Amino acid sequence: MDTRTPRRRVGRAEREQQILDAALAVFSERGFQNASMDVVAERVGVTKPVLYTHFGSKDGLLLACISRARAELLEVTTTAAAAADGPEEMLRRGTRAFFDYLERQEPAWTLLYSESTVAGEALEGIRAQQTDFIAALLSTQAPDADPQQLEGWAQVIVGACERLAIWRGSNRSVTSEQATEYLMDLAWTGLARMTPVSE
Amino acid sequence: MDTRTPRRRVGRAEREQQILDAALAVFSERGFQNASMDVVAERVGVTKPVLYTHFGSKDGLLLACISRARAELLEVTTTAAAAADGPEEMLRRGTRAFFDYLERQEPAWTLLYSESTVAGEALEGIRAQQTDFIAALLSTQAPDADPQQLEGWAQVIVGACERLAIWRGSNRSVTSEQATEYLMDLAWTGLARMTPVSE
DNA sequence: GCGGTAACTTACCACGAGTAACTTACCTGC
DNA sequence: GCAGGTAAGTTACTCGTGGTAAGTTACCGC
Repeated sequence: MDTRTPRRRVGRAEREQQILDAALAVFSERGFQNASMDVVAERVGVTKPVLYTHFGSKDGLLLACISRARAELLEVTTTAAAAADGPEEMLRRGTRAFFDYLERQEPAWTLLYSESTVAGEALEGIRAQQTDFIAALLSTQAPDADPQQLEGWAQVIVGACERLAIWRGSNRSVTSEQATEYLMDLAWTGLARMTPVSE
Repeated sequence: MDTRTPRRRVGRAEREQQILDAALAVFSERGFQNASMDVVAERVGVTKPVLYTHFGSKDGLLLACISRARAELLEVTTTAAAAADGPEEMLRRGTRAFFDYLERQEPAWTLLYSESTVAGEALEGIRAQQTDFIAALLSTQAPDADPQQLEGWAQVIVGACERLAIWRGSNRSVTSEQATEYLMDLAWTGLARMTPVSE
């Protein structure tokens, strides 16, 4: 039984798991920047240098937390996609598995995706501007869509544009015209029209 | 001429612009977290407390930088869209204006979008996993698409999923099934099939 | 010239990341 | 069962940086 606090001297692997669990909790509660190493250490029941002997730095600790989640996410989505036949169902099931996984593992994905920084919050404001504008635009194209659907579509477009912009930042050979057409290919035309193997 | 350093006592509005320019440069060069207020102050040619009397905090200074860019971005995209008739052309021109603006104002968008944090870098690794996987999936659907096009499409889907996930985080009434379908609506079916006003 | 005020500086605090040097629990061989 | 080596852990610090209090000085109106 572990009713007694096991006091000192815990094995290396076990301590590492304890630390990762505590770090994930603390980081997702307070945000990475606002979380101090001392708080993580305190929650584990050790002192700060212990964290450093195991993970080297605050960044190293964060990376270790992320690595666990990363492997799981890839596994979950690929298996889901593999269980389907045909690209449409593969895309659908993989996407669905992605959302379901994030829902189950909320602390981890909060850590990853929702920036608790000021820049992140400011970005959310910009995105709200964009989604409002695009949802309004889309309502002229699909007048019978309900508001949530329109907003969902707008989120898709905004997310896609943002990602394409970052991609262009590290891949200068992509012109802004090409990026625009890639967006239009999917959002407007749809993959279903893309000379499929069979339809 | 400004060959002589204008030494002390600059007007309030003028100083604020100087500070914003310097801050934007320093933040985008070194990343927000790695940039110190002293460095920004030094580049302006004043001392740190001056920054605080003008902008209150490091976060406040960042917000002020972002606000300038935000207004411009909205203006540029809405005017571009307004110059077109019909939702398809509006979407295309607005998107194009978005990419072009980011290209012109590189330091600002680098600041905004490319996280220079460790979490950001780790995320890029995860995204690379996802885009590789999705590009492979898409190549079965569109065998005659070139590799860059496939990757562009994959970026669109990954960005869309990420954004939908964050949206769900602040909007719990959206089920994972609905999110999946919003993605499929655009990526697979395409807006063109959405009972348009005319085609 | 002569205040008065806004711009600016010096000199500091607080707090958190990271580290060096020391201490102690546990296991191992005899 | 006891010496002693080693891994686990602690204390007590440094250093960098965000933020501030209190003092100083240039400029403007009179």
